[in-house]
Amino acid sequence: MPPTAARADTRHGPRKRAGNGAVPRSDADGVGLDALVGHAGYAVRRFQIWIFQDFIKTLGEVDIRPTQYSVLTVIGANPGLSQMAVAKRLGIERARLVHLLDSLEQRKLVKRIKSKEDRRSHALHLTAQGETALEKFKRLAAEHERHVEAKIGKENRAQLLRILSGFT
Amino acid sequence: MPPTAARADTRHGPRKRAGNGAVPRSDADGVGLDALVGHAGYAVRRFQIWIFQDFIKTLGEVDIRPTQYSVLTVIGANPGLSQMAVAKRLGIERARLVHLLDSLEQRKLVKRIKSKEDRRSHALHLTAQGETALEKFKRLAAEHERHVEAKIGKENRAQLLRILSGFT
DNA sequence: GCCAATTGTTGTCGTCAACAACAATCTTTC
DNA sequence: GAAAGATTGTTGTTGACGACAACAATTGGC
Repeated sequence: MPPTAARADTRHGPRKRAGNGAVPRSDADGVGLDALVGHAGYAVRRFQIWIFQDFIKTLGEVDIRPTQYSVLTVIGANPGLSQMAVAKRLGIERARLVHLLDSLEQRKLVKRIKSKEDRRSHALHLTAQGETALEKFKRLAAEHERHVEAKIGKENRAQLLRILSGFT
Repeated sequence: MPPTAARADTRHGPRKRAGNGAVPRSDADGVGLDALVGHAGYAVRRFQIWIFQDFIKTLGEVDIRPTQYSVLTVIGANPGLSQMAVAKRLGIERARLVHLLDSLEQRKLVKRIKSKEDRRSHALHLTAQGETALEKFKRLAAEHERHVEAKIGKENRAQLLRILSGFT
């Protein structure tokens, strides 16, 4: 968020401090965030909203959302996985994956093949159409990643990936 | 990601590569993430899920969720703000803030006071009960923040806040 | 004074996490 | 080998959340 000229805000009452003598942090609108500054979760939430919106917009022409993209890449890199394995790997519930796969299967990008070894489970594969489509998705995702670099800087993006590598 | 011994996974079909000749990255389950590794959005999403779950658990005894906490701290640091100002500052919709405030007002933590200057808007204040409650919430939130430090390291957390400071 | 904009509110829609229940199917155990 | 328990995919519900659209009351520009 670039700094902007201060405008009149809609505050009604007088500015008052909570109790300690610290100077309140304020943004361009004059609204202080107080304890929120210094909370990793708040910064991460705001960043995640921005990054997802850019991803959705950048891959808007092919109508692929972040979760769909993650499912496709995992299946593409590991053909034959069961739904349970994909769900566990991506940290999504198997109940949620059912709907995701329903959608992707309708679009002829993925197919569920009944497993011979375990007749409860399905082996997941990309269709031929899904393979070529995924190549395009990856190009668009790379473009999105360049937007991230442009936003926070190449060095910072690399550091971010390093810091959070334990969560992937 | 440290290399780990591969275990038997639930894959049904044979491992196959997409198209390029790269070696697939794999986790402890032997399930490769392929293109997902190197995507900032994926790492951030996983981290955000972890951090929110820890926040919710750490503040579970007082039943305060991250968004509620952010609303309370902003009002506490800027008494008299209108709903519009709070919503804009936190990046939430004013329609969503209505329900959040309904809940917080029922719990006697916040009060809406009809403004004299602009009779469309409400001046938001913490109740006396809300002030003391927020102090406790802040202590618990600080405890949560120590969990984050323990998870990713003190240095990394500081770098993260620096990198993402533009989004708060 | 009139028209446009703003504020709070209500409502709908879609995404997503968290559960719970269920049938079909494996696996363990006796 | 049969009974008991666990797993897989599926369906459904609940609640938090973002995005939109409409509305009445009120304000401000002109």
